Amino acid sequence: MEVRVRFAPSPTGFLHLGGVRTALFNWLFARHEGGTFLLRIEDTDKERSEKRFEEDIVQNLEWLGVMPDEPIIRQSERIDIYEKNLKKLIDEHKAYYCFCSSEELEEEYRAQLSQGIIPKYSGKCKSLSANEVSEKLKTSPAVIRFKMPEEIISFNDMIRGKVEFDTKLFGDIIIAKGLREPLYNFAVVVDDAEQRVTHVIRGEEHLSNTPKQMVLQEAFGFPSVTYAHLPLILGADKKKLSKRFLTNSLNDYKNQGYLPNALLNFLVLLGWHPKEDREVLTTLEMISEFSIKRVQKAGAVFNPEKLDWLNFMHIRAMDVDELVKNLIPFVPAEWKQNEKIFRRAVEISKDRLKNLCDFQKDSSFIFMMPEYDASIIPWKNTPAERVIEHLTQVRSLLEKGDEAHFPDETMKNDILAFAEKQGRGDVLWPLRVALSGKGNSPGPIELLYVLGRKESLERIEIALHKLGSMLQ
RNA sequence: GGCCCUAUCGUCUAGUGGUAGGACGAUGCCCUCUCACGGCAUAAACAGGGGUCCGAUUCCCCUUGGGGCUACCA
Repeated sequence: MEVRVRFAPSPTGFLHLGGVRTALFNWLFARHEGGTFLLRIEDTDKERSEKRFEEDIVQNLEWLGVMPDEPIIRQSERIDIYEKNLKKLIDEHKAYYCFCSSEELEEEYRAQLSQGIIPKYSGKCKSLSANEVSEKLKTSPAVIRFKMPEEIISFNDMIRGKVEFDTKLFGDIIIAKGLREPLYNFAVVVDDAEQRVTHVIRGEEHLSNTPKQMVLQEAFGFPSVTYAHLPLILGADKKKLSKRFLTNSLNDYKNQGYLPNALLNFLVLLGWHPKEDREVLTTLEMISEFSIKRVQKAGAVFNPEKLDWLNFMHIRAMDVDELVKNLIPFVPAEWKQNEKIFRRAVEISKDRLKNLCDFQKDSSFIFMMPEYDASIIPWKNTPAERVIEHLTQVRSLLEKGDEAHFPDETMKNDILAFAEKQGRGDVLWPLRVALSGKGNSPGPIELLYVLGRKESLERIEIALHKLGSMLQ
């Protein structure tokens, strides 16, 4: 049988890391099994659902490369289908109208609690006659309740093994606020059946919804589905990363310069691990090695340092042109104007970037010479006169040779030979500071390569001036 | 409170009926003009108590810890 899975977010917030992880596991499972991955927007909650959140979810999934194989389905566009199915349940006496007000229910709940009884709906409206119902329907608001059968529901979770629930603890749950206002547990069951979903892979927070959905499936005579409940992603406080807070939206990570593949790689490792000890994985490798049997049972704490490291590894694995492209949104427009310098700057910093934002911070000195103090030019306690001598000597070496291949091999060798003779630090440090204006930076030869002859000589000139005025 | 899930270094995890391996992070050393990178090394865990067994981190039970759910949200 063809495997069909779905990611079914409700558009009540921006796409969140937990959601991405659920989508990813579904997608990997489908890809690995040669199945179909569906996207369903669960927007039955009209108050909380917003179009912009739906757009955010779809765009971000696209950015991640986790794309549905069939057109997106929206629950808000399927109200007729739910109505038909609700009517069917009512006609078959498997569901009934309930006219109890929230106040009544709350009172009932409190009374049960104080008597030490497990609180659940009393079933008061269940026995209303057809006439009573149609009379009341004219005047009072009503919800639709499902007649919960009392049984032990047990299912075999692909991750957790056998799980059991006693449905008599649930009471008759509300499955719709009206014929055209379905609620989650009901709508999910109808849609999963209609979309011929075979496996439901979702977060552990849904574990206790599963038996409710299973009894609904039985009531309809729908085929059963196989469940897998993923361990939750936890914050440093070990609490579920909640989408109620605006932090941890995927956009934040995107804007901070995390790569889609690094994010996916990080997320897949939260609760799953390939058979071998490899951790840096391409999406293709994730697909081929993915196995739901290897998914962890316990929640996983989100570890930002590991994300940084994975992002660093994925940046390194990228080729330079690709990285240049990715970096463009993260730098000032004028940086791109000199393509050669920009590309070379990317080249030398590729192995130092934790995220794409770092590039602007680390490389700004290349595009604009920073102001700096002359006192940082000399290496240790070298007298200024000597530093001037060294820099002057280096400058003359740089003036020789072919412009196109600057700095050419001979030049590099000459500088290194000179440095060897005079003391590496005594030559290389001042040269590097002259070129970068900073105490910490990439090496001087790399900087010559990025800056080119003209700019390098100008910067050395500035350094010589600074040193000169130090002497007076 | 009730129901359910869960438990290996700080974190992510591997693993087995014969006491634990990797990764991130941390620390130290090496490389080195600086910062990164890289290399090497060190510290760091089977929650506790009962069983079963010749022997349990591994199997069972209990406790404890952690988490989720307990909506006319999803």
